[in-house]
Amino acid sequence: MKYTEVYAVVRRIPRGRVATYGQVADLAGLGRGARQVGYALAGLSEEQSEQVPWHRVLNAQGRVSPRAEPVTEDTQRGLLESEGVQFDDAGRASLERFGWRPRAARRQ
DNA sequence: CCGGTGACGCGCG
DNA sequence: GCGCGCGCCACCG
Repeated sequence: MKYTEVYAVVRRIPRGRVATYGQVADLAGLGRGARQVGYALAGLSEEQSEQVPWHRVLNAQGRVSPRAEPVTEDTQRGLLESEGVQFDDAGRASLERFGWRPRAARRQ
């Protein structure tokens, strides 16, 4: 696969926490390649999905990013809620409360 | 090569 | 706090 680094970063996101596309891009060394992160996750096969917690990645506003197929958005939100992440009336999760804050020094 | 297209982000008003 | 416009960047026809 092509985006190994991206998947490696996403695998580090703990259950019940979320990261943003920009954050993942940065940690994966893609700089301002936030869009590439979305592209990488969109290309995950079903098998890979079981090993990469793609649902823990939200946009900078703490919202599930809109897709071509809206049903997958519900799936993502459902998975997050099942692990404790809460969404407000506007469909936003507080990055303040649920955002993943890895420590650079200890790499997590 | 060129232009269109995203699971994006940020600065402005 | 919100929408909008624009910048970004890999992909694809």
